[in-house]
Amino acid sequence: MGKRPTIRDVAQKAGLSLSTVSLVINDSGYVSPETREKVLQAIDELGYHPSRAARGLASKTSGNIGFILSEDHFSLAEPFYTKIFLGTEFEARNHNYYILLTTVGSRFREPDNVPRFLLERNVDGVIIAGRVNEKLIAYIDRLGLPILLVDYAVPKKHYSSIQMDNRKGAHLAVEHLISLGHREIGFLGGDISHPSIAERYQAYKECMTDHNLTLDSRLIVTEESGTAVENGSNALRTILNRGVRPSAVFAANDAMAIGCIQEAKVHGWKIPDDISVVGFDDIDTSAHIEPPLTTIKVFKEEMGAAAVRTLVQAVKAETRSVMTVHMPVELVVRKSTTRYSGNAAATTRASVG
Amino acid sequence: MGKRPTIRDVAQKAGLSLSTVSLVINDSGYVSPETREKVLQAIDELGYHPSRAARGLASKTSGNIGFILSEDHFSLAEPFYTKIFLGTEFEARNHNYYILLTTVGSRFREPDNVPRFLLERNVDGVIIAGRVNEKLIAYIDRLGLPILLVDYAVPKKHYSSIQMDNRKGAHLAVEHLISLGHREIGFLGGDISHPSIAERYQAYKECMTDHNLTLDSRLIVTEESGTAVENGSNALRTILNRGVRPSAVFAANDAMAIGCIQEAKVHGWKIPDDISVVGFDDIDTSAHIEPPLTTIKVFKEEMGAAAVRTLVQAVKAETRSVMTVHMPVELVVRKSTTRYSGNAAATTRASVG
DNA sequence: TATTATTATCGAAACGTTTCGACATCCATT
DNA sequence: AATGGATGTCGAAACGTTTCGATAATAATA
Repeated sequence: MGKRPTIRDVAQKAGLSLSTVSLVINDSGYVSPETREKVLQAIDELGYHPSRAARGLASKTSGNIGFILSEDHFSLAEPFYTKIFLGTEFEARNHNYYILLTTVGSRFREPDNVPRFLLERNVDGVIIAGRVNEKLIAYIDRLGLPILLVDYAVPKKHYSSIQMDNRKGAHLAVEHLISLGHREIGFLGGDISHPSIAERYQAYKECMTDHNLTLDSRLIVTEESGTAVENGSNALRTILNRGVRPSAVFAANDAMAIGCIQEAKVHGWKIPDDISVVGFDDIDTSAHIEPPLTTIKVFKEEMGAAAVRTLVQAVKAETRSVMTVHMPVELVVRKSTTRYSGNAAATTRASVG
Repeated sequence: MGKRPTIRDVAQKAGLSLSTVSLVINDSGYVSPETREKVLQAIDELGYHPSRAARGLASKTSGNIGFILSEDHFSLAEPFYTKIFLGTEFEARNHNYYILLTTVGSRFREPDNVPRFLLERNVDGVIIAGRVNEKLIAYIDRLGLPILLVDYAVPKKHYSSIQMDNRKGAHLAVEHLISLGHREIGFLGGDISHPSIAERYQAYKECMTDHNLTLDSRLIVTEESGTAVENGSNALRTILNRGVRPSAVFAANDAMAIGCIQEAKVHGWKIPDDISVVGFDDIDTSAHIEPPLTTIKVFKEEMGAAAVRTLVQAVKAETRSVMTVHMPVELVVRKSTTRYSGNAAATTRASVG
């Protein structure tokens, strides 16, 4: 445990000044090839590595990226944002950054609800996943830190963001059902105030009318308070209580789709024969439930990785430009959807009323 | 964006020296109640918060905990260690630490394979999950950093660790099968060189002989190279190729149990009627596969949380004592196991040969 | 009463970098 | 021959804390 070498030791060994060594380390400024070589050699021989703390103090830079998630999104069970987070962890490695995670409540008051890494100036930029209090975002903005939103957008303000293609995804989902012959297609929305859910809802409506299908409001549920499994169950029950019965439903996310399937099973229905269900997100369990869920695949880890790449770019750049990245989505057809068969639906429908 | 206040501003405002303010902030040393109050007030009025970097430089402390994971364990698909990691992230918040994640390969050579946070003195302690190269562990030890192992143990060396109760779990699993009347119980081991898997294997053998059941080596597979889904499929195939057929198997983890079930389905078997399967870990998907898997539940997030608690204790303590925490496990009975029925097994057995 | 502990505060020296301005050299331009 | 822009190196001043030893006052002990 002999003391570790400092930049001073390197300078001495190379017969140069501190500043020159620093220039080599950060390769900034002018350094002749021979000098650089001498420094590199000294560094190598001493096994020198700069101290993060000293560096941070002098350069006002931390080498960290903050990741902010709302508490409700970060139940450990929530697989969606967790995947995004893990995606950032991976990509951060490639850029020599570390990720500092924090969760925040829906309320925001200074300074109690300010993430510690902001107060301590311990991050060079911030990734925000999902919806968080706008005042917090504004606060970070005022700090002059680059901000990157993932799966969220602040109305009337422009921040860089990674978005998934919600419209495309919803179109793929609904058109898949239509191509299977379905016409009475329900929509299970959950918390429609979230921008992503709202986009999916819009696209669903567009897609229906584009195909000359009537929008039956009785088949649409947007008043659920959340987008969890139980909201999916509730939503299907709501529709049935209205005395109608879709032959297929598009759920705003997989969790709700799963809830919907559970509820359908309670009624003794066979899936997909009695009702086709398509979700959105493609979370892990979706592939393993019975029947495996047809859904829109979202590249969650990729979104996290893209977030880091984009943010790092912003951190390093002198100019603060706004960029939006749209991640593609894919339709994954599994076993929860099938061709519309008027008969089956009709018979079962009879047994419902 | 006026400059943020420093400790100097606080001292000035309170009419005290820097050092006194520092004493208050860290509440160390002697400070009179009135002085403390004055400082606190000044801090509040200025909205002061100490800078992590400056603090780190002066105190040789980072406020971070390193989390090291072997690369093979950290495919994003690997749900087990991922959960442990997320558990640490949560608990770290409660102790005002941040987690710095890194993955390492199986080889270790200085300095190329030394995690960056170690070189940069950017962590106050290290959590190591699963098996990593022993030389790396020794290296960290030499650095004088507290180490905490999760689900791993270095032979002949003592490090603090969080262990799950592998023996108990295996006993619960095997006794469950025995209580259902099974006698020809196979074991799918995978990579037996991992301490946890080895323990489960030992306990399986003990449990069998304790109940006067013969250990049939043809029903035991320990030569698979890994513990992934495909290893489970392979293992069952291996057993069948030996011309025998267990009525139940205990797989060393859920991934292999799932592979085993998949393979059984390929043979047209019904589960649990034609073969009972019990796993270990209780990963998320286990509850959702068909049939839902009977398994040993491991409290993964809790292990991560315990790891942080224990490590933080070690970081703060002056003495370096070794502690081992054993996390309990639970048997979760779902649908992949059922009572032994000699008939069913016999008939199907006939159709195999 | 003299001596020693305890309590309270302070000044100054680290901690290990980056960065800015100064200076010197060299080469190309006028 | 004088001027000026690149190029290369350096010294010194930050950056914002903690911590150590010194000093002083007060309380406890002999």
